[in-house]
Amino acid sequence: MVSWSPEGIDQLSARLISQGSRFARTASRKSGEQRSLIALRVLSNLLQEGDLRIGELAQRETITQPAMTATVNRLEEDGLVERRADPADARAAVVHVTQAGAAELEAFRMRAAARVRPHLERLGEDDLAVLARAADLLGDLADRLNER
Amino acid sequence: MVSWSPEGIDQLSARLISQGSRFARTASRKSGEQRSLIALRVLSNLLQEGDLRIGELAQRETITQPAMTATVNRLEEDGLVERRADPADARAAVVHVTQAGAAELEAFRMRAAARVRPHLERLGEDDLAVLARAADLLGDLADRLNER
DNA sequence: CAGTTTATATAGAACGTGTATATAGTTGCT
DNA sequence: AGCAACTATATACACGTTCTATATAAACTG
Repeated sequence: MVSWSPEGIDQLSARLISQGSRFARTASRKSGEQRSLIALRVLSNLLQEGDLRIGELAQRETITQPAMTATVNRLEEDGLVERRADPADARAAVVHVTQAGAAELEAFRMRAAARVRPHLERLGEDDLAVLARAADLLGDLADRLNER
Repeated sequence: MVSWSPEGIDQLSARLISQGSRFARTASRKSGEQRSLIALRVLSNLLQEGDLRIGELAQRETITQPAMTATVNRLEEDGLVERRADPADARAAVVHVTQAGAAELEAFRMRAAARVRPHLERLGEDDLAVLARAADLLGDLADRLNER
């Protein structure tokens, strides 16, 4: 194993961004997905964490608050989420996933999995482990990049 | 090491898409990037492979030909690429990166690296190796998804 | 050489996203 | 209590992104 030079680390950054985005876009498109990846991530966040505010969602996904308002509007028009009054703060509304929203996310996951599965199945256990660990690491890295 | 159930593999697909897209978007935005990741990938493809046709670029990046025409138009307006006649086929034009285009890609890579480096530096060699291997695997997976 | 196919461009529509600003509600200080 | 500053969300506007459908021009085919 080569030890990591600063240049190696910097190349790795660019490759992760480039390949990560291409893979995500390709897998989503080829699964016939209509909705944006942000919209799907919003549903996923809400299911995992419970109701969240617009601002909180925007911050997590690194888009501006107006962009998140628009995303939530579209999801609400399609009945996938609801706005609910926040009892603690009348300025705020919390976003709540509906059953239809949960179903739509699940449907996406199944379509995506069906499309990607054949290719993952060809990989060895070691490569699958690499990808599983990488998914966690990428999530952590995104969190840290978001912090400041 | 757990052996991989079908469900585990399917979950992995969804996680890779979700985390991959979030990481790429976050890293790009937080680096103050203006240009789309697709535009950057176009520059990268051209530098790596030499001049390519619009249609070829569209196929590689899994967007439609009109969308790629628009992307190339914007890059051309900014002087980052040029259209050149394809001597072998007068219908087609090949896209060629200019020096300014190469410089812009390099600048993006430096900005992104500077932003991500501190977080990568905290990782151990094993995790860096995981990420490096994962970048390759994601690239291969995207290629394979693209094939059919 | 006429008909079909291919490569790119254009038109039109909807979504995604940013900046700037408006509106309404909350908090802190006196 | 009252006012100033702050905060959460919404709205307005502009531009980029991406799709489908179609037009245009060139190449291939029999």
